[in-house]
Formats: sequence, structure tokens, C-alpha cells
Amino acid sequence: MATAIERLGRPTQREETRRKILASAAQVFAEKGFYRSVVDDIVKASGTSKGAVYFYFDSKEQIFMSLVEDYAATVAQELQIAVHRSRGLIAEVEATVATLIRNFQAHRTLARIVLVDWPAAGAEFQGKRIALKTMLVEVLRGYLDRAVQDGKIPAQDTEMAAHAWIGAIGEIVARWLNTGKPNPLDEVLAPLTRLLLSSVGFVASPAAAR
Amino acid sequence: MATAIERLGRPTQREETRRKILASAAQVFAEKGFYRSVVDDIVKASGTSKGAVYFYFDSKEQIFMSLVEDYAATVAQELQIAVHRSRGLIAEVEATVATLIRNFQAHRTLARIVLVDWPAAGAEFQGKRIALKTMLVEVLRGYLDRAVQDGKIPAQDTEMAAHAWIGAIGEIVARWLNTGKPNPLDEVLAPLTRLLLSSVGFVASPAAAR
DNA sequence: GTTGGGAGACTGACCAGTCAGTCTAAAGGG
DNA sequence: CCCTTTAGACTGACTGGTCAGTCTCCCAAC
Repeated sequence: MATAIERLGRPTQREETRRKILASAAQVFAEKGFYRSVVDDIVKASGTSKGAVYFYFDSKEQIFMSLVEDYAATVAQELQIAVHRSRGLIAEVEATVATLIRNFQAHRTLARIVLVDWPAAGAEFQGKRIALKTMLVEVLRGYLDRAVQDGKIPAQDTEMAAHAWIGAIGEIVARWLNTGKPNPLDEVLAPLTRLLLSSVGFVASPAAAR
Repeated sequence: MATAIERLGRPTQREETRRKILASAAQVFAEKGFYRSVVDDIVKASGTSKGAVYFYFDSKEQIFMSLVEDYAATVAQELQIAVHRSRGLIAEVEATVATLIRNFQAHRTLARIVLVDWPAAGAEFQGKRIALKTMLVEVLRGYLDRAVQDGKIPAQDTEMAAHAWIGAIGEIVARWLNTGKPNPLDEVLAPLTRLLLSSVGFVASPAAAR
């Protein structure tokens, strides 16, 4: 089986090209947005050729979707892990917010693509996005419903609250993408978490504030 | 001076065409987004002609900006009025949220353009948008800072809170644009206002809840 | 008959995607 | 060991279509 050898030797080069294309595409899309980006930009930035790009991808759209799906999957998985070892509303919210914020901070270009570009992309792009957001809403909502059941917070429209939270987090990250503030982004972690918890009626012990 | 007569007689027809073009443009942009929209779509939808469109507007971009600026100015003005007659954090927040939500509800297509399309449009489009958002942040922040001074709410990062609020409101509207829920949108008014107030540590009197 | 508003055919730039062909490296054969 | 063959990664000139914006012509109202 020469395959085993190939798996270690040859594919390195092969995957390298694909990776370079994706990395450059992320740069270009983040800078110009999907529609203003031209495939030749990606070609130039990646130091490959148009042929190479279309050897690995079927279309400009598919490059975009690969980028977005890969990243979304990564974040979703990290979220799963981070939350898995948390118990109780505070810990869960802290873990979720920290994972999201730190991830966006570490992947600024992808953050811009996911938060700014993706929503405005064509209808074909929206299915996956809405599904993903729904998943995130369900997770957050789960925390809240459990907290309500446990009497930790008053009964309320937890679905709306979950959406409001996502909007709040997204906007904080968007501000950072646009203005660079705050620097570093994860400065918002503590106050933002406090704000979110407080919004659903969770009363932080006065001592813990500040 | 025939001008005075023209102002009443002729311009009616003239303004009517311009108005029709703008209205159709709003429809088309809201449905397809700026880049996927084609000027001929607007021509067709407006029942005019390409000549008419380029008689009234310099470019596709300018049509978009007209739409967005007009609407933003309207909303900003309504906001000003609504808030002018409010005193105290609760009333101010209620007035702001109600004005925004009701306005978006009444102008679904424009809401989509402003909230979804505008952020992803090219850099040339962003100056005005950021300025406008900054203004809104300042207003909200003003409420919060005053409430802090009055000892109504604890000291905190009011700028971040203002951004979080805008994000929350935007996301609630975006959900409505994408899924139609809640129907009608202004159902969220009371719970959303409560959530926002609560997030900054304003404790609603238990009697007032529900 | 002049003019301002409008119609719509047309132009030219631009760009996603294709394709005929090159280059490299490894396999096979003598 | 060469030398040939083959596969498959990669190249970039090219094509076909699209679309913003222009230009010429028209007509209705003075």
C-alpha cells in the first residue's frame, strides 16, 4: 500500500495549496466583502493560479461557504466543550461568552465574514446561517429555562432573551471590528457577562459587582 | 416667477416619478440586497425607464444612499421628538425602543436594507452608518449616565451597555425580518424594554412586572 | 418649435468560470 | 541505472455573459 506513504508525504503539498487559497480568501472576503471580492484577488493573494482555485473549489460561492462552515463548526465544537464542563447559569454563560468572544478575537477576519458578510449574502447562503444561529439560541435558551425552573431567575420570554443576548454579543464584536475598541476585545468579558446575567433578572451578589 | 406655480403644479408629476423609483428600489434592494440587485430590476419594478432612473440619480450607489439617508433621517427625527417629551430612564428607554421597533415594523423593507444590507456594503457606505450609530449610542449612553448620576443604577461601562442594547434591538428585529416572529413585532416591546432596563441594574418594582 | 422629462437600445468594462496545455514526480520497463 | 510513460497538480489566456451607465431619439406641453 503506497497509500500510507502518500498520506504522509505527498498530500502535504496538496493540502498546503488548498489551505493557502482558503486563508487568502478569508483575507480578501473580510476586506472587501463577498460581492466586491474578485476571484483573481484570491488568486493573487494566494500566489497560486485561477486554475488551482477552480481545481479545489467549484465556485466562488463554494469557497465562501467552505470558509464559513469550517469556522462555524470549529466554534460550535469549542462551545460544546467549554459548556460541557460548566454547571449553573453563571458558569454556563461565562463559558459561552468567553468562548465566543475569545474566538472572534483570535480570528478577526473570519469574525468579520461571519458577522458582517454572511447575513447580507444571498438567500442560498442563509439556510446554514439560520440553522446555526437557531442552535446557539437553543443552547442559551436551555440555560435560561433551567434557571427559571430552578427559581434562579423569574419566568420570562427566554427565547427573546436568548436572541437579545446574541445580538448584544454580536454588536460588541462588530464595534471592535469597526473601531478596534475595546482593545483587547476580551476586556468586555466581565462587564458583558454581568450585563447579560443581570438582564434576565439574575441578581449578582453586591460584593461580586466590580 | 413661474417657480411658485411650478412648485404646486408641475413638480407633482416630477416628484412622483422620483418617488416611484425610490419605492421600487427599496423593494428590490430589500429582496435581493444591493449587489445582487440590478438597476434594470428597479426600472422594471418602477414602471419607468433607465433614462428616468439616471435622470434622477447619478448611480446605483446614490439610489441606495438616498434611500438609507432619508430613512435614517426620518427615524432620527422621530426619535428626537419621542424622547423630547420623556423624563427619566424608564420613559426614555420606553420611548426609544418603541419608536425604533414601531418604525421598523412599519417599514419592513427599509428595515432590512438598513439592518442587513447597509452593514455589509462597501467602505464608501460606512461613514454615514457609523456616524448614525454613534449618535444613537450617545443618546442611550446619555440616559444611562444620567441614571448613574441620579443613583438609579450602579456605575458601569455605559458605552458598552448602549452598544449591547442596540445589538439586542437589532437582533430582535432581524429575527422578525427572517422568521416573521413575533407577529406582530411590537409584542416584544414590553419584555424587551424590561430586559434592557434590567440589564443595567434597574430594578423594576415587582408590582410593575407583568 | 422648443424644452424638459422620459424611453430603451446600446456600449464597454469587468469577471466567473473553462480549457488546452505544461510541469513534476513517481512508476514501469529494459 | 537511465529512459519512457503516466497521472495529476497547476497555469493563464480566453470566452461568454452580465450590467452600470450613456446616448440618441421621442413626445407632450407649452
